[in-house]
Amino acid sequence: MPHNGHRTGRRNQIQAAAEQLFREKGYLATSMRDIADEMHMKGGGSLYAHIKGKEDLLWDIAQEAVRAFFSALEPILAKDISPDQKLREAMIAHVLVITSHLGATAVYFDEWRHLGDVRRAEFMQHRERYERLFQRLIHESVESGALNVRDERLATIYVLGSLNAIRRWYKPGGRLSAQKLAEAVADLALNGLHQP
Amino acid sequence: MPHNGHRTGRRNQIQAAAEQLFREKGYLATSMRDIADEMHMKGGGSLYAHIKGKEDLLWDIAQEAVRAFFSALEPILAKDISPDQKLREAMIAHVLVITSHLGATAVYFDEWRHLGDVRRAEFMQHRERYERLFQRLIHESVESGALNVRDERLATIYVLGSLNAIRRWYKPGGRLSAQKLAEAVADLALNGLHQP
DNA sequence: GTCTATATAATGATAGAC
DNA sequence: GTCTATCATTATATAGAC
Repeated sequence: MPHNGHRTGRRNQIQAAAEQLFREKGYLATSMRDIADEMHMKGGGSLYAHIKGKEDLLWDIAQEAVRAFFSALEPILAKDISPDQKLREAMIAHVLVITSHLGATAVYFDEWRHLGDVRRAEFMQHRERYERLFQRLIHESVESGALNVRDERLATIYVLGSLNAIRRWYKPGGRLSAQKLAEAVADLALNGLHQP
Repeated sequence: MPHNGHRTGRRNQIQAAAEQLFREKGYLATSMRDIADEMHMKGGGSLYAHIKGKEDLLWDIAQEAVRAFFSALEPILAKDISPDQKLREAMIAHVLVITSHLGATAVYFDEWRHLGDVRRAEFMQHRERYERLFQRLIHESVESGALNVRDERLATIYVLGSLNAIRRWYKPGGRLSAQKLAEAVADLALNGLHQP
């Protein structure tokens, strides 16, 4: 019983192939035949035994990225540590989600605009909710006296933008481990918030 | 005499329309008919009296962005001020190029990958050359003792990535002027480089 | 320079044999 | 589930009238 909500092994392979192609070439530049090629299928038609359409792939990948970001953030928010410690851990976790989900986060950052209107609106709500959680961490860090920023909204946008940039140049297997890189980038962004 | 290197007024209007559409919808999602609509023409065919093809528009816009970035940076490099002063001015100028060329810089950051192989390679060389100029400014700032970073390469990538993020959320006519915003973002990024 | 009509290619998706 | 063949649509680009 295909495309009824169940997720077969084959279906996940297709989604993984789509992720990589969407990241490399972009959603619109990736044809169903491209995805079929990656699956060693001989024509795009075979894919429709597993999915309802191309946009469903985009949607599922976007949702996977949303899940990954929230799954990384929520346990940190629940910890019993100071707000600024939470903020630093959240920033590191955010970068690690990107480095470990390069395909899905490419959709999360760039390709989501090709979703249909309804899904795009729902997706944007998730992104905004995630952003507010970060802004709250910054707000609480300021209240606790650990952080001193003039404009909390600007600080939030700046921090997330700075962290997100890593997806443009990170390549697995580089001289720095993902963990070390995440810490380095998070500290660069965090230091920026400590005004001299 | 159309598309022979000369730039008529009409041709510039087309390029401006294409810039805006490429930014809003992306290069592939923008059809020649979309551009013609924006020009109040009744069919995509009329455009070909002014341009050779769609990719030429992308190329010219990419070159315009390259020119804008170098034109902003070079006079700062030629100034008789300290390296760290140059760096700060260069960062502010970089942000101002983005905020004042949102369409062209959208191509510079996102849509350039749809260029053909030859042009894409040439474009990447320009980008790398620009990045090296920034890295040199950071290197000289470290040498002069004004800056203290552990990893100059990482610092360069981080700073440019942080500045570039502004293009995702900047909207003209907001509560902060572009100049004030550029200074605020540049200082956030610059503070990050001053390790505690 | 713009219009209309059209050539050509590629795309997402479907149908039916196996 | 995968294959082949194919449909309908849309895209870039061209040709020729005005």
